[in-house]
Amino acid sequence: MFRRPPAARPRTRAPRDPSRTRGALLQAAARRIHEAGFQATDLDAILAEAGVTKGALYHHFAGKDALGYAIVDEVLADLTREKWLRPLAEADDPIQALIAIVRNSPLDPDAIRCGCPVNNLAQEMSPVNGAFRERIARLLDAWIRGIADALARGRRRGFVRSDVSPDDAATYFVALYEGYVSLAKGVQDARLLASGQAQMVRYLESLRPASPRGHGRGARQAG
Amino acid sequence: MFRRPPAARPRTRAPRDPSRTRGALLQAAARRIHEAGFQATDLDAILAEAGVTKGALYHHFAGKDALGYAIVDEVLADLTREKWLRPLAEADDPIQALIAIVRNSPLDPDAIRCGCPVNNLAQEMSPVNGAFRERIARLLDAWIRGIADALARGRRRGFVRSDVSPDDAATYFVALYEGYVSLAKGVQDARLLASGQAQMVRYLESLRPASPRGHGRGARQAG
DNA sequence: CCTGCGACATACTAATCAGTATGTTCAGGC
DNA sequence: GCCTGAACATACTGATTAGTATGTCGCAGG
Repeated sequence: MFRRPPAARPRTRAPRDPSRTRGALLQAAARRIHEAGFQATDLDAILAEAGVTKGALYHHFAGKDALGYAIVDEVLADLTREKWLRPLAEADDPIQALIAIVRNSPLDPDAIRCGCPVNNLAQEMSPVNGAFRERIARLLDAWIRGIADALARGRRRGFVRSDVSPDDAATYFVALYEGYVSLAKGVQDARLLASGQAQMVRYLESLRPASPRGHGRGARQAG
Repeated sequence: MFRRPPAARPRTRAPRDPSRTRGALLQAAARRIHEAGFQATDLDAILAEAGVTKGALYHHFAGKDALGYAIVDEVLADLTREKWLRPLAEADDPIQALIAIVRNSPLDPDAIRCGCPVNNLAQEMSPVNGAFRERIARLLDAWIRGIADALARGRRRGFVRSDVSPDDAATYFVALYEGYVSLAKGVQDARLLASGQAQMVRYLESLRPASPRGHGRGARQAG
């Protein structure tokens, strides 16, 4: 036997970084849960993908449920903020911003297969777990409210018809979006979601004032 | 020890009726799965609710998966037929029929909590099980096609605007419906679904010809 | 340089649950 | 009346998997 060097483990085994470990755990868990669902995802798969062991998981989280709660509160909340709330908050014209988001939504097979992570978790966990239900409800509410607020601001600025209810329109749009994503996942057909995007754009454009006639940017027909 | 009478078991233990047993199994399983999901439902709960034992289940079905397939092909297909396809096939005016279905959809807490059984199973099982995926896709396709066919017939008879695409409108409507049901389940609020029903009715009415002006039944404003 | 605690790793436990093996009952054909 | 197979019932097995117990490592403070 050779005398093994003091650091026998893989070279420079990455200096301790608790917050990085915690983040890797959250990201890995979110990925697997997005693909297979919360209950069907076993901890070992998460640990393998995160590259840590069970000790690390139970050091950072009280259990599988707590990990799930953190995913809702942190990962999914961040995704929602980055994809929806921030672009809407920064845009002048909410309709234009929403259309851009819809058009940029992915249509690749993985996206079709996995659907919307928020909706997935909501459908699976809301009926059976009160803690999940509350957190998911908060998240969905923030999502809808963010759109509603943007529509209300846009209405004041003349980008949105004055007879649309921001709350109703925001809820309607989110329902339509989630519905198309769910349907495309159910029938496993990207074309359905592609046509759905076109329909969503049509709906959004129907919220515009009839004919502002020279409101600066000419609403040119998108190809 | 007393000599026990020949029939010691509960009185008249119901004569053997295989198809009834099979049906009880299917109904019990469908109920539990609707409430808790397929993977989270354990066989013992199904057996308890059906009032039979594991031997009966494995006599009628090859396993848990086969039971799930049968639920899609039989229970959910029947539900879809009875709630959507038959009323649509029997109605002259598809829009009126769809509005009636929407208005009659339940709003009680259980319905809000559990959502749509078809969509639930689709979201849970489509990404992880090919056999489920195919069956669910067939079911969703039949549902959408049934609405599309009814809209096409209604268009020929003047009940539907001639510039609407039956396929697109049917898909749009189903997405909207599933989306509202999912959202209401996610935020656990019946009011959201109630307002959603009103919005769905609005959409359906927007499919009517501009002003048929005396088409027999006057389209009176619903209260 | 030692020490104590945070940050992990490893090995084990315990419970759940789908599936199976085997036994029992019933109903109809002969 | 018996006999065979369908229609169940019961008890068990095996595998998966969340959670735990315990050990080790490394950095910070004294």
